[in-house]
Amino acid sequence: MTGDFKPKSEFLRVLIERGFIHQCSDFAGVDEKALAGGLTAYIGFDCTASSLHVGSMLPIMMLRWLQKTGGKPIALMGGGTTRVGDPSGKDEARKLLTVEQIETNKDGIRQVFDKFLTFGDGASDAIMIDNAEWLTKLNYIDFLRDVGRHFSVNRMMSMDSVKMRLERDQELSFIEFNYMCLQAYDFVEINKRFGCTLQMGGSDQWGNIVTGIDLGRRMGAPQLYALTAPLLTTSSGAKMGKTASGAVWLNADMLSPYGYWQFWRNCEDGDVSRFLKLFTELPLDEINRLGGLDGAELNEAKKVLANEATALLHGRAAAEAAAETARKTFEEGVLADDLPSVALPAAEAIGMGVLSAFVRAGLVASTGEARRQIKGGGLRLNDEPVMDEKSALTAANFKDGVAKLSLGKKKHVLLRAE
RNA sequence: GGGGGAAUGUCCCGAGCGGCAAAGGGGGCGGACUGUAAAUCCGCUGGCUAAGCCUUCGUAGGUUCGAGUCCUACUUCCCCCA
Repeated sequence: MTGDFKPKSEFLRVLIERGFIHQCSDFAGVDEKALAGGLTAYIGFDCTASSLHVGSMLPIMMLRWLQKTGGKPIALMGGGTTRVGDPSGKDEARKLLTVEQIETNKDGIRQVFDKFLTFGDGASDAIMIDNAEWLTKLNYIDFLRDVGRHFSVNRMMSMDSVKMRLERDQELSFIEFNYMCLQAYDFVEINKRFGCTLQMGGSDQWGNIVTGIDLGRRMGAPQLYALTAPLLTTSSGAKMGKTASGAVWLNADMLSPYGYWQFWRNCEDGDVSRFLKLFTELPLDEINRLGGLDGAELNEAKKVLANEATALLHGRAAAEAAAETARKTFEEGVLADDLPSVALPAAEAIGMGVLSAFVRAGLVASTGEARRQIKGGGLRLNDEPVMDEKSALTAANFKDGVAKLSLGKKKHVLLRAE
């Protein structure tokens, strides 16, 4: 997509080299801005959950690179748009989030940004803003007069996202239709307030961003630019960010650093060097060396990936601890102390049926599932396969008050009797 | 306004002459093989105090020994005519 464009700015050079770019409305234009210094760019984030997940890492890294190369990143929280509720889920009309929930979510998300960006009042300090600030103050009539008249329904109908829905006879509510207008307006408003001229986002945002550029032109804003990142899939085509145990959250209270480390460690072979470029800051020649490893040696590259990615999010110490836990658990088969653990009173723990023990550990959802897993040989107690579903935990199972319960080869939980 | 369809296992898609815990797929989980990878093969994929019991097919009633299946009303969605 970048063609043979030769960027002069460090910002674009890094993004292109590392594979962050899917499409850009005007490479030369963005390059010039970045070179002149003081390039300000923003990316919009949903605040429907109290944490972002790995899917958001790509845009976050783009903002980080922007800051590192001298630009000013803006993280836009969709507090205003979230308030309308996204009706794209087709069955039950999704519950609207309350203002307080949105605020709580913003706080959770803010914690992640603090780790990747430097916030403050300086020229290249990052800022976080919420579109509720201007969207909620909009007056419908004024909005129609000043902004709405610039939108052509004909054009909106021809946009891929809309066309697809119509072709498939899928619901497309008026609200959703209006999202485009609000998002486009955001761009213009942010330009007015912060002199921001570039919006970045996932490739699915292309249409919205370009609509914003168009609106800016009609409303007399300076030239605006769009830059999108590729949609991330694993090399076998699956969507990224979902794994075994659900979404890969960025906040530590929703997914431990160890779990996060494991996510990267378990990536597919074909993804390693791509991920190293996108999610770590290792120099490219180092990445090329790692990516060139063959077969089993590639596991070393995966460890580097896991270490670096985890260090960026949770800090170097947490990353090393996770690596150490993994090493003990997988390479030595020794019991590592900081595997995820569940504590319960000794009186209750000893004599507890294996089935409920695994349920308590959170490894299986029900005793029924535990039974099935036992039949399939998937449950282990202190590394010994559980054969009898009627057996119970004994004092002997707790070495130093700790019993290790495992589901499959990768998921381990320590049961602590206290 | 009139006429005709549709809603199924709490991840999704989808079959289902009145005997149904309900076909098949995708996804997910587990096992084997490996390298904590991919591919491949195999098993599982409502709950429980488990040879039994309980809860599930849009909602509420009804017919029946027995209803996902038939009847009535309602809700939501789609299509055709006006």
